[in-house]
Amino acid sequence: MSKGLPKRSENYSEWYNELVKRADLAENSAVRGCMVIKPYGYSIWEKMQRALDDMFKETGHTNAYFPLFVPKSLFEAEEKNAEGFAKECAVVTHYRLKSDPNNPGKLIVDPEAKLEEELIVRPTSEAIIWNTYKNWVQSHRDLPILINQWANVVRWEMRTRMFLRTAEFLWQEGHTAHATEKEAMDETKQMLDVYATFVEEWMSLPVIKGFKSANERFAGAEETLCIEAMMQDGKALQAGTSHFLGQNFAKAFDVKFQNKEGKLEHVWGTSWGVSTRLMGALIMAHSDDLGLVLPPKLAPFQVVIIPIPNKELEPDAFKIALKPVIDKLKSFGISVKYDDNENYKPGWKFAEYELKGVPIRMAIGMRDLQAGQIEVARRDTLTKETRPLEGVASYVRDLLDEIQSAIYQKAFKFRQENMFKIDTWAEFEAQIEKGGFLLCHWDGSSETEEKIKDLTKATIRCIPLDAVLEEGKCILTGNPSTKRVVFARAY
RNA sequence: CGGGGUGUAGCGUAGCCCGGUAUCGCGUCUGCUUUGGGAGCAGAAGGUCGUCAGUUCGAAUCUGGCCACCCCGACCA
Repeated sequence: MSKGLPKRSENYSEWYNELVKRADLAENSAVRGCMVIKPYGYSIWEKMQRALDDMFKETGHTNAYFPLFVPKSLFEAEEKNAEGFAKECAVVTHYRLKSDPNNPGKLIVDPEAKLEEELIVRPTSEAIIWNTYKNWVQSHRDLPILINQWANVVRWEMRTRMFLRTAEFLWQEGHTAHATEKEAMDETKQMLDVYATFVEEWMSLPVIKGFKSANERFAGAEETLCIEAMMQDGKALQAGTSHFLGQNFAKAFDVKFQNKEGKLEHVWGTSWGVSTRLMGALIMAHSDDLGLVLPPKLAPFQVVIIPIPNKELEPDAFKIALKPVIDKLKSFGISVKYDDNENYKPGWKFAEYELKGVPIRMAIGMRDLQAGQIEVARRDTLTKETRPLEGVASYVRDLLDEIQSAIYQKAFKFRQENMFKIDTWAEFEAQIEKGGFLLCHWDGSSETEEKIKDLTKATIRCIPLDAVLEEGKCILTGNPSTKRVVFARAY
């Protein structure tokens, strides 16, 4: 392992790419745009999954699984949805290979094994799911349907980046069906809140909740709600979306129910998802030039203990002295790695665990051992202090909580310092180059948004739910506006 | 998909212009000494030079196709 990462200040995207690889989160694979998520990275994803899944269950959802493939005729049923995703679909056309008669040992696609109907590898599952719901819903008593699925999807992106945009990615997609518009809208908002809570409390990352503008809305949705987070380079990252689908999919797939009055109605739908992109957010939001900084709640292990060997000591001296501490930590539910591998020197381990973002490192040498103490170092602040072994476990437990909130506070402060109320176009153009979220008035038209995007690469990240009503003039056109929206360059 | 760049041992690289037995560092293996911030010494292993084709007596080097990755655009519900 060579020393040192690229500096964030010098090349942010190179820093990100290197960090993903060096911290053992993921690597590129033999397949274009598809990554291998390595064990250390996957452990973080599993912790995210666990927390989210618990939250979905608490809000009444259950998991199910639908097919990877969507017959083309189903895929095209909801026109806007189909059109929105058409350009990035992988399509299965054949079901068999055979030996190449002209090239021994090689295979060719058997031209006689052409599918009657092409299968689309799901870029999202609304089509196959709503087609299924059609058979599940007859009466208002069959509603609501509250289902989530953990799955992989494929979107054939032109340009990919590990975690942020890969051709295949892992996600969850919730798909719900309701009897009333209000119930569906409440569900849409509820799941946005679940996402916001998760990202803020588990990932220690503050988000802005809001509506997407029409330009940025999910294809096939009536309304898209989202949470937007700020990365350390001042760019925005969409961390999750929750869509109010209206009756669009119910109409496209003919999903009707008989209401209490005996009348037939189309059901109301929602869908919502977060993906492995959250990993990208986690990495970019907190990490520094030494490596990852992980919030304790998502770290694969929260504490690493490094004994510093000394020939004058009994080989098991550290293990014996530390056993009560480790047992105590484990009894608090804290995950601990005791690293007494003698192939690496302490300095190497310090650097390695900093790279991997382990929240707390404890180191103990002969001097400490004799004094009955241990060094406790925080990854987030890089500060160290020496604590008595007695009571150190509960100190560490509290410190983990403190780190969890300190990381949040740091990210929150950064975001506050990089959000600007902008009222003139000149200021807008100047500030967008420096990054950050620009709170501006906007006249509400797609044309204006498009023009601003062409001029500055900035898009409307969201129209905040808590936007204050105030008189103002559109940043570009000067037309009247009633509230500020968030403009930023985005991942 | 357009413009630019890169591809040589597990990783990072020199060599390429000007064709002739492949360089260095990290890592790995063995041994000894070490261990409080990426250890030292000694020895060793490890290569279809991205891939396919062409030119040539001879190709990492020249030519062309393809593939992958990186940067800048376009694209990204």
